[in-house]
Amino acid sequence: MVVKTKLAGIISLALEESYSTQEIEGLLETPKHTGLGDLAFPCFTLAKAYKKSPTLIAEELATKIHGKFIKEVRVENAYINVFFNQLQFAKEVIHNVLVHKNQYGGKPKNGQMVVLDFSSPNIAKPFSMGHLRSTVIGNALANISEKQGYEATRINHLGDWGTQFGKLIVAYQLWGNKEAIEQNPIEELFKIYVKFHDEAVHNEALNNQARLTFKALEEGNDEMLSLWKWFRLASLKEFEQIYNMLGVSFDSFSGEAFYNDKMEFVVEELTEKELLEESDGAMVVQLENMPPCLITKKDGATLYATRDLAAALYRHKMYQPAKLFYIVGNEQSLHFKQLFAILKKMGYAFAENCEHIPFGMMLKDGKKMSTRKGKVVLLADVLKETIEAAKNNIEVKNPGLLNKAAVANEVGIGAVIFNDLKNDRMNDIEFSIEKMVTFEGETGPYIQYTNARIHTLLAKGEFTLSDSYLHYLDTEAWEIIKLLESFPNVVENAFSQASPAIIAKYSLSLARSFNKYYANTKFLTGESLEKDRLKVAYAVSIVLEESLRLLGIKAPKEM
RNA sequence: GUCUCAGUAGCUCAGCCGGAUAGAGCAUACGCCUUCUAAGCGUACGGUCGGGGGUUCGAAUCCCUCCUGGGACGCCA
Repeated sequence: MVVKTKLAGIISLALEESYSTQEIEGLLETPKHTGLGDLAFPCFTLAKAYKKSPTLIAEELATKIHGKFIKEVRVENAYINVFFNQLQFAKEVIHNVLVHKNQYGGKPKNGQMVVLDFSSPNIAKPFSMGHLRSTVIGNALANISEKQGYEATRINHLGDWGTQFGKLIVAYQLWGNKEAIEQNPIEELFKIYVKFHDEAVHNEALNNQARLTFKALEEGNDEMLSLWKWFRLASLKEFEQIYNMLGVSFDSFSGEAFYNDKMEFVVEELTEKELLEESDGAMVVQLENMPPCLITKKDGATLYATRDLAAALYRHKMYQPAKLFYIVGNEQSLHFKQLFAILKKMGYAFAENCEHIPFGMMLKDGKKMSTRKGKVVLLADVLKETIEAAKNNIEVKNPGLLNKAAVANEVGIGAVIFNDLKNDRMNDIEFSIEKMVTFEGETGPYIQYTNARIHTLLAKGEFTLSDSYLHYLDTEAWEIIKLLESFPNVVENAFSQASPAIIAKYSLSLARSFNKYYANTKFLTGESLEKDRLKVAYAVSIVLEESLRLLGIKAPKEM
């Protein structure tokens, strides 16, 4: 906040610059209660240097604090509490928001690139609730990066290669039904895949056959390859439906198969740089303060880490990103620590730009949701349910609404996304459909509803933006102004901490703060004040919509 | 065993780069729609900030230690 710097400057000057503006700014804090002012300066730190009681310092210093934007300075114990001139301050903030509209809170393009690796589901496996987290966190971080001036490249690192395809092809040859798969690719493929596992338990020959089949696939056997291509395409088509619903898109779907022919160079390079060591027949890289990382198996086949090394090198060459984010569950923290450490050992400075963005698990009954039969909760099913719940709500609360189906989609899906993003990403989330169909309290629909009501107000008040300056401000709206002012800072924090939750929490405070104001204030009075009140409301809606957009959530104008 | 994440109100969580009476939502109870969408607003109830040490004028926040739970730890990804 600019005002904070200004105040710090004034205090620094009053102290004859024995403390720099920057130092003072670091000490300034926002009081916990509004009654204590808008900014506070605690004098404890000065007490030592000046060998005086902090209270005395506060009293002396307070007399020297003046400024156009300062309405009042009060001393409370060792605190100097500063109250702003609210209208003056609000005028600047509202003007800023109304002029920049959805650009407010953003930064100009910086010419740098952020590459984000997220979502990454496995081909021929259901898109479960477990995949939701990476998808929505990654998408939000991409949006936030763009808001911060970066160009974002969204990569879906598909799980489209590996021994499971040997199993899948064998299963298809044994029990596959072409028509059924074309109708319902993932469900059918997954069904025969599960069947394969069940059978393989007491039939070791199946596993051998799968191994041979995968080998044939790797060697480019036409029949195998065309089956693989078919499975991949059919799955991808189904994933696309989900991504469309979530409003997520990607710049690349280059997954594991894509790096298949790029791994031998990694192994060569590691060998050249003398980083590989033999251990029990496998090749590993020894690392400091962590377990060694396996690069090739006994039989010479490559592994997860090898593939990710190849991917990192490729992405670096291809995109030259300023940052490379991996939005992957926290159970893979060690893997990424090892990955980055190896890159560093290989002499790549860009290892510093790589960052694992971990997140907690989606739990069911306190346990990890397994992909095994029966226990999977399909994202599509959950979305269907929340959309249905939204539809029911509309029928009860706003039966005259025009485009019910579209709005129900936006609300139902928004509820699911918000439910995921509102908590710190490191927390585990207990899956609860009941919670997701609840649209009251700290939920996505709450924010959407607040925004929709503002649009009704603006429409009924026939609001048009003639000039962007405020001439009047209700004292009840003061909290709103301060929140609006902090938005650019909030976005910045969300980016630097890679935390969409910061935006989500912020949007809740802003909506709550507006609802409080709305409940106690009559807007459409026909008085001259009406226009100023609507300006504030409009500004709130701009920032709410932009917050939702960053999170990947739609903002219907009516609901 | 080693590493890592977490432990704050009955439940779900903010706050954690140290500061003034620890904040929300849900649940419970009671209020508020002849007037802008009640998917809202208000009031009440609710806390040894996992335990114990330490650093500091000041600790939910930093350090140490212990307890509890999750996860990872060589041939899956």
